[in-house]
Amino acid sequence: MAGNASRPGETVASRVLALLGTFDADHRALTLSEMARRSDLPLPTAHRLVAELVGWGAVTRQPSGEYVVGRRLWDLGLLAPAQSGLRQVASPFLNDIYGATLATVHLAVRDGDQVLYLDRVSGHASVPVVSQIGSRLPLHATGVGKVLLAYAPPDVQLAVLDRLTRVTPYTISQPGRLREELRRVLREGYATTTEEMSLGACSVAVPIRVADGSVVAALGIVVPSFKRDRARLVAALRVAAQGIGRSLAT
Amino acid sequence: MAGNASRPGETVASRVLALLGTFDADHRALTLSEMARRSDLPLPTAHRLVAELVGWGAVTRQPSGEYVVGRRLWDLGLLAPAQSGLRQVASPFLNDIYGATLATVHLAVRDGDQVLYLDRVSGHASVPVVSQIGSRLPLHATGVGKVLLAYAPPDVQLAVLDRLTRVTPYTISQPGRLREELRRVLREGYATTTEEMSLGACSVAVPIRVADGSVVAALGIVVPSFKRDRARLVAALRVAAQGIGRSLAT
DNA sequence: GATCACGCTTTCATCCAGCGGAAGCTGCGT
DNA sequence: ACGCAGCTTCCGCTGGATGAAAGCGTGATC
Repeated sequence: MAGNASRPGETVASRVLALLGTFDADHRALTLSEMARRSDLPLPTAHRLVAELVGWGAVTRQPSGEYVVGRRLWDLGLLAPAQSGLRQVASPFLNDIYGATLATVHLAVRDGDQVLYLDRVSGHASVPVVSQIGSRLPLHATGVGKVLLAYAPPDVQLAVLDRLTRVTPYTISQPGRLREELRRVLREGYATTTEEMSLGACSVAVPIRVADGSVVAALGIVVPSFKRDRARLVAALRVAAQGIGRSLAT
Repeated sequence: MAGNASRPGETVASRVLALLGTFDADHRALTLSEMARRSDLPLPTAHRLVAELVGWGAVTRQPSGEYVVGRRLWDLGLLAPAQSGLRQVASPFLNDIYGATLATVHLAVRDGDQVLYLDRVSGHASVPVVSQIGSRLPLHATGVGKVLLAYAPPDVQLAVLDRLTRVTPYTISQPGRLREELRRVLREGYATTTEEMSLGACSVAVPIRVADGSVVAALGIVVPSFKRDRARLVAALRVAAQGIGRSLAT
């Protein structure tokens, strides 16, 4: 590397990206020193590169002196087609369901061995939930997660079944019971949870399929309890999921 | 710059950013050659840098061979506090309004001399609108835009009044009339449009204020016509805007 | 099936842009 | 006034970045 004392295997590009990678959900605002420490770069180097990022708009400096992710990266992120494309066609359907039920509605995909929430519609009348857009949760403890897990390749299923974390007393933590549950999901075409992720919250979820039948995402709803209208919720979700799948075919 | 024949004023970091900048709303998927051409970089250089971006997850290569913005940038973008923070606290309020009206609800901020839409809630029963999350529209032709313009600094107002583009036959294109309209917005505390952005769509919008009274965003709703309940819409928007403002104070 | 066209990938000699230790600066708490 | 922590600037050294050129793969055209 250029310079008088640098480490091998690091390119300028990788350093720029390392600096961007210092931001995460728990570190939305960082000082220069923190960014340098977290990216393991000398402070002057970090200073120079961050200045370029600021110039471009990738990061912004707040009045306090801390750096945060900038508007330009927000713009760029919206262009990610896997996320935004799906979100865009699904959004009206989610809102339709929300408008009819006033319950929290989720759109999620599988990201490795976790659920990644792409969209959430939730009002003040809805049950409070932990999920946020962009957040990840375990596959086995949520409605959308169970759906995505049921249709996931066997190696992913095995990896997940191997270590089932317990979130609430009702979380399924025995591999046998979860395996059985997944078979039920495949047979019935929908998944349910009962306070397995957070107490007081139950959920129903269905798969979203594209033309060739493959499952690309899941659509779920969170309610205080199933009352007696679980069938109605499943039906509403199925109609929406079909609509989304058809819109994606284009 | 290192190398045997390069241009001044270009750093490696700026080239990486230039490559990311080749993506925009009209170019979500690009081939390597297109990225090189649009960023004005030699093809081998683009190739090397894009490979690093792919390795990090900033861009993804599709089966077709085209490059698209990757999931990691989508994640990063969600961390932008100015956008996501506001969105997060406002989202339940938007959904409340949507649930009550089933009309399109908008959350927007001013970005230079344009409206930047941060969030939109819209179902199939809503009036079709052109705005999308992340899209920008002229300030003078939309409800939220008029609000943001009315509370914008004088130099921005002058710049906008200078060149008023006409979008529909009903778009206000005379500086005098717009100036009068803005005075009315400040006096009444809300803005309206009547088919000024798209035919068949009317809108109402109110400012969102934080504790010190400054306007940080606008909240708007799009309806087929005002019918006779404009006052009710304004009242609902005001309640939500106050709620959002109070939540932001923390 | 040979040729052409186009776009992607790899190579490699050159050399200057990036490097980071050191020093200076700024603001703040004591 | 002093110390401290974090930010910013300086500057001589050097090895990583550069891009022309050549190689490759694929699909269209003759």
